[in-house]
Amino acid sequence: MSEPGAGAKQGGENLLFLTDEQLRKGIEAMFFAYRAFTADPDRILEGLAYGRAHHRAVHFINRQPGLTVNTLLSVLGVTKQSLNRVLRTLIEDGLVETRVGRKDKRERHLYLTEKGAALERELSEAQRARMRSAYRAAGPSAVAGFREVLEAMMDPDLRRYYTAMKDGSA
Amino acid sequence: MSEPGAGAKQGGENLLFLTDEQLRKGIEAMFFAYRAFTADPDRILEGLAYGRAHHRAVHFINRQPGLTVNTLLSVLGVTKQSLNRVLRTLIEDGLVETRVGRKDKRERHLYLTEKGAALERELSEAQRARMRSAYRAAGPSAVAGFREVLEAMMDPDLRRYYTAMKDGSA
DNA sequence: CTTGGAAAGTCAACATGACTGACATAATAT
DNA sequence: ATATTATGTCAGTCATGTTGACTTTCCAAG
Repeated sequence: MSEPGAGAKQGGENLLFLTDEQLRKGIEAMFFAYRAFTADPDRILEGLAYGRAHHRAVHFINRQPGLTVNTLLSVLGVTKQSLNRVLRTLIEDGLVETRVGRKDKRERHLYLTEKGAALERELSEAQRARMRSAYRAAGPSAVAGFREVLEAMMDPDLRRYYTAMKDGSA
Repeated sequence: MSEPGAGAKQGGENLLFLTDEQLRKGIEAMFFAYRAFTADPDRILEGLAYGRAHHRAVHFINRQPGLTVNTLLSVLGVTKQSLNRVLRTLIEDGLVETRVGRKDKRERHLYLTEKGAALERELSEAQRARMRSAYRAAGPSAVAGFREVLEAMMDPDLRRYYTAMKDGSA
């Protein structure tokens, strides 16, 4: 706060973006943006018999068809009991199907059915619409910065997973 | 990574950053980063008799000392019954104090006590440490982009609140 | 000055999505 | 043969959100 002026505090680099005030604004930005980010699919989900947890499961099964329960577990960062409740209803309702592993028959590989894929599309389209409009408003170089900061913020394990799934496009 | 090349699809502007794939990566980045972002204070909170909801209340009371219950309610986006449970324990434990409004005596203005401020500092320092290291790793222009995209993603009401509290710095 | 509405607080009931702990089954690995 | 892994399940608990109903206090407009 309050105009530190052109005073280069450290070695000539301008480190104003690392002030506590800037960091606190970043924290608030994360909070408000994340709320908006989850609000759209939540609105669709209410009324349906599913919640945010189902959305997340469906999202990652769509992203990586055939992933095992264990993998999904660590990506979502919840206990198997918690995931199981969600997965069971998705399977019972015919949104997700499991196939026994060929190499290791203990493993269950998860796939979306057409019905599951349809729900995924509906939910993710709501979310993508907001993301799209934010991206458009901010422009490509802001988007690049956005992605860089978020990536640097992740825990190393999930960052590895995240970057491994990268990028798809071009 | 991924070299979108010189392929100008639309009217000369390169809009590759708006592909569904890019949007989906943004969605995942938000998910993973937010998880990491809340993990540090959550770790501190466990063991203490407080949770994430207490953290949020304390954060915003610290940011805007003297705000009313109604204001906090709309910033947090929860019902008064939900907030009240949290606020009550914070007041009982002497972390937050209320003062009756001078102009309007129906209003209660919220303030952190020294004890409350101490908890706020501890929690927010954990969060700021992660934010600081992400900011440092990504650099100032990435940080600017990060903030722009998040801001564009917020719901208009909260964006107004957020930008009104801005910026302190420079 | 009465009356309507706003700000705050509370009680009760309920839903969701986390958690732990314990246990079962099947299949792989040693 | 035995240990370990992957999955699934039952039961209980907790944190945090929700609705709905109701009270008290106080401001403001008729």
